[in-house]
Amino acid sequence: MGVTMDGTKQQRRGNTRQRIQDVALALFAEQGYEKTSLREIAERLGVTKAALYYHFKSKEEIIVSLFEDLTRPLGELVEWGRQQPPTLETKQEIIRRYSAALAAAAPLFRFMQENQATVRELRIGDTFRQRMMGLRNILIDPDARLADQVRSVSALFTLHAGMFVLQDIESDPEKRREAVMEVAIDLITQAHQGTRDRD
Amino acid sequence: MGVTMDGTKQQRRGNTRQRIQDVALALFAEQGYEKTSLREIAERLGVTKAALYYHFKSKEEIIVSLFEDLTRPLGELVEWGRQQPPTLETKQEIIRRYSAALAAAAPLFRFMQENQATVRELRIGDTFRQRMMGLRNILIDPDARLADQVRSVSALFTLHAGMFVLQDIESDPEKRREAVMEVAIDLITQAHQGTRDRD
Amino acid sequence: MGVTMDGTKQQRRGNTRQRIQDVALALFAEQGYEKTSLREIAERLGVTKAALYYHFKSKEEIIVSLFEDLTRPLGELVEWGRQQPPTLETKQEIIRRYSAALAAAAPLFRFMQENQATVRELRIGDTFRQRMMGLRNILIDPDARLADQVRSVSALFTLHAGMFVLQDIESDPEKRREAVMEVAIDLITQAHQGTRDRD
Amino acid sequence: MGVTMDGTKQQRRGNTRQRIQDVALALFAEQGYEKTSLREIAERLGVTKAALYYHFKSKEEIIVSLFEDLTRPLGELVEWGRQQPPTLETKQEIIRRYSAALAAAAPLFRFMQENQATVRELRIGDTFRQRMMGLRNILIDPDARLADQVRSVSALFTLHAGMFVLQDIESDPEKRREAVMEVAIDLITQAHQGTRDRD
DNA sequence: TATGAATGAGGCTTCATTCAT
DNA sequence: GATGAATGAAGCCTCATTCAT
Repeated sequence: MGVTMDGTKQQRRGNTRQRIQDVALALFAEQGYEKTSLREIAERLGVTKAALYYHFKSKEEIIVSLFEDLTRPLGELVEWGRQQPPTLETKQEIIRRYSAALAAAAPLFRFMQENQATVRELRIGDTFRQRMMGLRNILIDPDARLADQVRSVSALFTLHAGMFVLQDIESDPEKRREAVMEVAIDLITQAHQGTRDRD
Repeated sequence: MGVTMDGTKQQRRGNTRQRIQDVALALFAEQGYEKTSLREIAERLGVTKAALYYHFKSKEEIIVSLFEDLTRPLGELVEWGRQQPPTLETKQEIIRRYSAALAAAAPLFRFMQENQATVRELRIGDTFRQRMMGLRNILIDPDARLADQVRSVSALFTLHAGMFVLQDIESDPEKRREAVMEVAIDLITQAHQGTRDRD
Repeated sequence: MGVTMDGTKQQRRGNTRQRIQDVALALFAEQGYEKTSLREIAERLGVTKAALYYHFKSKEEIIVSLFEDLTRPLGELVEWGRQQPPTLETKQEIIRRYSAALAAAAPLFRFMQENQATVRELRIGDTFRQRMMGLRNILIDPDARLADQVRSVSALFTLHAGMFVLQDIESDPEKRREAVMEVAIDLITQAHQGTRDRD
Repeated sequence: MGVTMDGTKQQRRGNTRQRIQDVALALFAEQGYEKTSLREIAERLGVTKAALYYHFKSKEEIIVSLFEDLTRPLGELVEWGRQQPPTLETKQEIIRRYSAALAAAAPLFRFMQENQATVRELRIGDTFRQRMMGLRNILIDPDARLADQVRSVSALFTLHAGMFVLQDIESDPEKRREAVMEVAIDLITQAHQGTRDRD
């Protein structure tokens, strides 16, 4: 990511657009969208602000492009989930895949988590929310007890917590991931079982 | 100017400071801290920007004051928790009280949840994080299995989710609160039991 | 206009708004609207750009305010004209008063004449055009021969020409004004007579 | 890119230069010179900005070239006029020919009329002004009464008015042209007669 | 208790132009 | 005959802040 391949003075081939995205995401995630200025991004890249505008029409377009690129797996996951039978196995698999997607696009998710106020006003907000709700609808049985519905959502939230606030509880990321998965799977299972029990 | 003609609209009895805080919190929660300008706050109040500076030394001080006022219950909760024995009952009571604190200062918590990037850079960030960690340390048994530690944190997160993302799952706030509590209490209980089981 | 009353260091009382308008009009007339930057205006006044924004919401508002202030006499003229009987005397009086209005707001009219492309896109454009058409409708008899209608419009245009392109034909402004008036009055009279003749 | 697939849309036979001029003139006339950007011109043509620079050294050169191409007839008219005797017939013929020139290069004249502020700063300004003054000098008898000199100039202005502001008075362009010509010829004749009368 | 007037820094964006390919 | 990539200058505007009154 953003790593120079030959180590020399940053080859400016066709990769500037990519480099802008990388740097922007890093800064957005670190400081927030509004506090990150285009000047900062440009300076970090050793380019002029105007160069950014050759590649993106506006500041918002930078973040939208990031979002579109990095969020696709989530869309595909929803798509996939919709076509599966609503079994416990499916739900567990969704949790697993979602966790993987989260890990793969960690900086973006961190950004979205920490800048919800911003995201809400950007036109991305809606798309993202829709996808999350798609996911939720697959996990949740609308006839289930309310508490079990909460459990399903909680499973997702637990994964998020695992990415962003549990770093000081256990430093080994692998162990952390395992523990988090255990809880999430447990929650989704209880939610599913609860539903069954009533039958 | 400033003269009360009818006594209706102007209750300014020296409560301007309070009114500033109210309006500011509403706007911060709605649009985020950076996107809310002092001009906006002043306009909403029918005052001049300069007036804000009579009551607060800076923009940051406004939010810090809000934070200090609204977050005190959380501090007291931690204080209280520290003096209790680490029983299951204590933990459950903490969950209950935290939920109440959350409800009482909903806009502020919403703000903090949605503007983490900002909060992190403000000097409040630390205080808040410390309190949250205080809470966590009371709930968590450091010798517990990692998954059980995750469960404890998850309980807190579930309460948050209950405030902010479960509104479309069930519109009756009272039912929602009950269901959320059930899950959170359940999680904390499992976490505690898991710990005991190993003994 | 913009003249300091006491000669000392520009007294900054409540006249800054006025001074901005003066300087802006001068520059707009001299260089055109687009080529005049706010920086230039501010520098000429010994103020910051930001100060301009304390008095006007945008660059466009500066010109709109100028337009509104300076164009009022024209509106009143149209109003007056509408209430007079459509006699030759009325029309001649309109020509005379229009000429006076032109002289009184010469820089603005010069600006509008030389920046029509700009004016068209500003929201002022319409108002101005409407007033000019109001004037024309008073001068023109819709049943008159086309050539006589043209004469009426030509009378107005002659007045404009008198202000802006005849300066090198005769340097004494008073004589110039007289000659221009003679031709304009002559044109409007012919137009009126032509109409009568057909009766 | 640039490959003609069907031969329809692309007649690029080295006529790009011409196409640039056409588009530029259209845009300059519509929006003004300063408000028209090279990006806009390029986009409208389906070319890159850089392509414009292959054909013209600068933005100014585009307009200068337009001016030079389209204004030549005016130069020739002045040339021709200078060699004629200063009779009434000559003057009338000049009015006629000028009207024709105006019609032939309407967009350019419209542009010049509506962007005088810009034109003045471009180096074209002088040339154009000189030509107009040449024309005027042919029409005007320096010994004539001032009012008659004004009449001569007014005749030219009437032609301009005919092109640009009389469109709503009479929609049939042919009738309009006739009426305008009548008035202009009339004015120039009066101017000439006035001069003679004094003899 | 507040306002009116202003500032300095910095934000996003657009422009004409250049140059290697 | 034209493009892709970039630059430097400048534009308009907004913000938090100050201070005399």
